Amino acid sequence: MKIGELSRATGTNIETIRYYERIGLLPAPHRTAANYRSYGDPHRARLTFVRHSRDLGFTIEEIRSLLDLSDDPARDCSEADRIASRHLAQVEDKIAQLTLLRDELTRIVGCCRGGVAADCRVIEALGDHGSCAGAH
Amino acid sequence: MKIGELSRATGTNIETIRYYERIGLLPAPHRTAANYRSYGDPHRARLTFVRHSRDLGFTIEEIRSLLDLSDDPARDCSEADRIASRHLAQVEDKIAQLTLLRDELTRIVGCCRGGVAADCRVIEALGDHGSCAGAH
DNA sequence: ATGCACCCTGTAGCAACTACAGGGTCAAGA
DNA sequence: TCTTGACCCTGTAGTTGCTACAGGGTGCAT
Ligand SMILES: [Zn+2]
Ligand SMILES: [Zn+2]
Ligand SMILES: [Zn+2]
Ligand SMILES: [Zn+2]
Repeated sequence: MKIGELSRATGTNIETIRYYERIGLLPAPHRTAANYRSYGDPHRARLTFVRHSRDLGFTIEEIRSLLDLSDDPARDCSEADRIASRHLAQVEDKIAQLTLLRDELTRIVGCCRGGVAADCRVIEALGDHGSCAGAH
Repeated sequence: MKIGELSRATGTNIETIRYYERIGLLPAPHRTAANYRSYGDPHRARLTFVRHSRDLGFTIEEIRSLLDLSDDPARDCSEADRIASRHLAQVEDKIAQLTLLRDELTRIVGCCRGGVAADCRVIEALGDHGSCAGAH
């Protein structure tokens, strides 16, 4: 399959596929006589894995480790579990942090009663963390 | 005040202050005879505004608009409200999206029973969105 | 005079792509 | 046969918001 087909099959931008090859996340495929990349099913499966992991928020380096692991089926899988658990913890941290942010923003946005910039409570609140309710 | 003092006063990296000047977010300050930057209180207030807004997640371009607005005290403040409301909506979207992610990751992480990579449910789940419970 | 803390400019690096510029290849239609 | 258009190639530069040098100058104390 040519790169355009792989792109459509996996919902991945062509430039992104070439980028993944360049950084060594995907193996270089065979080339046709015209120097076109030619992919098979294992390539498609690997790219699907990468895209799904990216959609779940894993970094490229985490995905690299996960792929190394799945390339070596006899290895103990605890590292995969560790990577995923750590990522889950990071997502939870991020949610907590954004929730604080949301509360503070809700408070700030609610302060505006209209009028000129000189009297705007929103602009005032942005210049003064002292008026914030919580840490963020 | 020299750049080091401004840095300490606002909790901003020196390189970041110079970066803000370079991109036109902070005005170029006066220079001493030795070509050192020399800041006054208005600079400090402006940088405080910028840092607080960044801490609240506003982009540089949003902050630029907000500063433009506060530089022109007679203008109607509805744009500030619009920018802040839109940002709040984005934060809420992000929270919703991360919550879906968290649920999916919790499910995936819980699948691992230990063993070898070939049998790992975590690795399997990462390669197959079909096994996901929701959209993400 | 020499050490040290501080300041300057300019450039390059990070993550994870994305967007060209400038070219080659190939099948179908006029 | 010629040409149009869709596809492919490489290589480089842009995005966001910083951060980290390299290589130099300044100012004060010992
Ligand atoms: Zn207002
Ligand atoms: Zn605050
Ligand atoms: Zn496992
Ligand atoms: Zn999924």
